Amino acid sequence: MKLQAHQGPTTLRSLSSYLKLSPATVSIVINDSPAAKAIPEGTKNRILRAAQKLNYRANFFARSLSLKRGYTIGVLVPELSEGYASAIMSGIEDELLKRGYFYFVASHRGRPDLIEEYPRMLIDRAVEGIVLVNTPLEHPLSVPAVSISGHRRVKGVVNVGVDNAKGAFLAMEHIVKLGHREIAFFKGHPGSADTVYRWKGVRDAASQMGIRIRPELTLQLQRGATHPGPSLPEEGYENAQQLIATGRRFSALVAFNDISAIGAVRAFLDAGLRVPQDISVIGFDDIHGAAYLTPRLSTVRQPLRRMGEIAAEQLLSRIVNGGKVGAQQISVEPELVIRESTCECRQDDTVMLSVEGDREANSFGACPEQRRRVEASLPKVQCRG
Amino acid sequence: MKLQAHQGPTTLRSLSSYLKLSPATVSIVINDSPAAKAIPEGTKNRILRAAQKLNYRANFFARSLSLKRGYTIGVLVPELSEGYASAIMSGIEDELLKRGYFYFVASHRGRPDLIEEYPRMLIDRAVEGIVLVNTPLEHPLSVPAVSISGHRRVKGVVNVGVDNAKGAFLAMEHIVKLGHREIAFFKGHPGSADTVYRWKGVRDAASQMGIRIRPELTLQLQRGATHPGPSLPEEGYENAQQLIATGRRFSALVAFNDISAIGAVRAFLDAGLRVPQDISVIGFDDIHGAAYLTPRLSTVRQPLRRMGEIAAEQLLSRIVNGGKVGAQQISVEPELVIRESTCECRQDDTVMLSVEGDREANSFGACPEQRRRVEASLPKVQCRG
DNA sequence: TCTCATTACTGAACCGGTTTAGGAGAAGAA
DNA sequence: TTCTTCTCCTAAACCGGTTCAGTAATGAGA
Repeated sequence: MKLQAHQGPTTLRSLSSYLKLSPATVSIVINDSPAAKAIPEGTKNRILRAAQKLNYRANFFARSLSLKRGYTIGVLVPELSEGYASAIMSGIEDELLKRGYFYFVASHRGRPDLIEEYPRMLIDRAVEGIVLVNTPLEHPLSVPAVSISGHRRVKGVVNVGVDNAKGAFLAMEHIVKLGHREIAFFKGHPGSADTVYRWKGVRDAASQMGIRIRPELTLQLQRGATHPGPSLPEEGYENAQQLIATGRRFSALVAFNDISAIGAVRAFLDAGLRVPQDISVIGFDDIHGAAYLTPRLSTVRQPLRRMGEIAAEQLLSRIVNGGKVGAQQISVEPELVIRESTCECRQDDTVMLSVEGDREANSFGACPEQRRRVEASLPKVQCRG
Repeated sequence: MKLQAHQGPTTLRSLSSYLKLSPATVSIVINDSPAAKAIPEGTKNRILRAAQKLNYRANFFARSLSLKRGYTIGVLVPELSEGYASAIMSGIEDELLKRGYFYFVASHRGRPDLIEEYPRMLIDRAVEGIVLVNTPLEHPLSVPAVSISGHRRVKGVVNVGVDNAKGAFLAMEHIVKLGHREIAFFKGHPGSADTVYRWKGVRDAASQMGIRIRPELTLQLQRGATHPGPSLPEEGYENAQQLIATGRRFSALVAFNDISAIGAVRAFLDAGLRVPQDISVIGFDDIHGAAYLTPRLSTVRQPLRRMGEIAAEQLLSRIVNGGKVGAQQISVEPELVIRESTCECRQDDTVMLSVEGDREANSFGACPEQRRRVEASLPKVQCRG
């Protein structure tokens, strides 16, 4: 009688009644479950063809309810519109989709209430795990979690981060090899793990290379107390102005990140100083756009995409292994990217910053000849356009 | 006997047996469904307290299966790691989370097979609607869809996009008001709707303002055939070199987008030309980072975040209204953003491009005095730092 | 005392899959 | 012929909610 009611999408039941088979059989064949060994090829094909013909698609909720799995994870980021989180997400996505997972994104914008609430909402949505990007975690979660550039070490949570010590070393080594001795520094925002480890790396490298770190030339970025929030170049701009105001000589700036480096470059230019001829500036991160600046920014690249991939891999393996943790911390290698904002220091050139420079001679090293000259003077370090 | 077995999370059944009530009653109270009017306050409180105490959380899949709704939508973007899509997503997210929705993201990287496959996968995941960002749609979908900067108009799909004609007009008006007459143009990639409408806007504005568009000074960005793919500044760089190679005079460039504008600025600088003093350059989009360049890029801002919000609003309203379409096209207002890459043209200054400029005099308008001078010379147009 | 309405709740179907234990029928063995 | 063994398939429980029709108990009204 009701063999084919008017119903909408094909269900397992409608498909099986069309085939004059039980739902069990059809389900078994369609999922190619172990029991399918007992079904002859002919029947299998008949089922598969009918499924195709009636465009049968298993209801996701019913399936997930039964399997108690939704193949979904949550990604919590501070801010989506910046390049940082989206580069990481891009890596996460690659790894996830490859394995049949999807992901929810939520951005908390540094708001503590949302940092508290979103993980709960995600878990209510039955995510099987959570990736925390640059986000502090207060309580342990009831699902596996992996953090990227985690602000604190939480028991049972794997942290994926760049090897900050190594990155800081690379930056310092580059600057020092170029002959710089009087170096200014931007430390990161207080309360972030990156700040601590990166700064330690700078100090270690400095002492190893015989460089003195002057407190007057060391400024801290101040945005936000426990959490960075969106970093802005303005911070770097103001800090650089402060640096200039000290009247102290320096020929290079090692900035905590690219954003502050960009602001600093701008401040130097506005003050009539040339970058890199008067002051070399090196950033950290290699954000999208660092290569388009004038001068193109020398920096230490964080392999953000790769970090996302690793985080996703880790999370998935913890999901299938029932949450067992391997390493607690996974470091990825930073990469020195030499562009145009750094060049060799002629020691005697180290500018006295209180002097108003000759503005007419302001030039950015953008002209090919100048660049060639700079490059030729650097025997070891490769200068890429 | 089995009042409280060892089970894991609290289910509706375990909660109701603990309360010695039926699951129906508990469900009614917890969801505050209409039938809850008939339940006395005392019982309600007892239920709510017990739910709290036992930390009851409704199983998402069971609930969705029953309601036939998952409060989830899908977002399809070409590329996540760029700033474009993530700015839009940020707006989408705002609107969605506010209304209790979450979203899946998938990026197809311009691959036709993925453009075909991902919508299906999303629909299999029971999304209630799809937002297509800058993505061509071949077949109509079985769920409501909204496109942003849609490449073609698909029946039943609302398209949200910037008013390209207006944006082009703003750019042209700005350039022409500054006195420029010999203007070069970058047209967008072929096959994109933005290209067509934006170019039409430029032509209309030009004819309205009595500006002649010279074919020799009009170049098309070439990446990808039917789809842009990730745009790169290299395209703009090469096009600008070509422009220079023509030997034709021009004092301004109106670029299709910021990325190509950035490349062009770089090419001009590398060729010993000053921006904006020798050539004014205006972009389109106002991508993240356009404000950090030297010179900071003048451009026409697309309110990407707002576009995301609107798309989400539209989609949700179509979901609740059962897919009825209101307007077929929604345009948002572009905004002229004047920074430093454009300045007034002194007609007689229009450079002869084949001449190798005086490189020592290369200067970028970065010095405050120069900027002041430029600003002072512009009576109508406000120059922002 | 009987009817009727109201109050406070419940039984059971339903959403649409998965899975396990088992059964009908045919073939082979005794 | 009867028992056993396969082969092929199914009944029914289950996942964990939502919801509708209905019912027992109480009180009011006639």
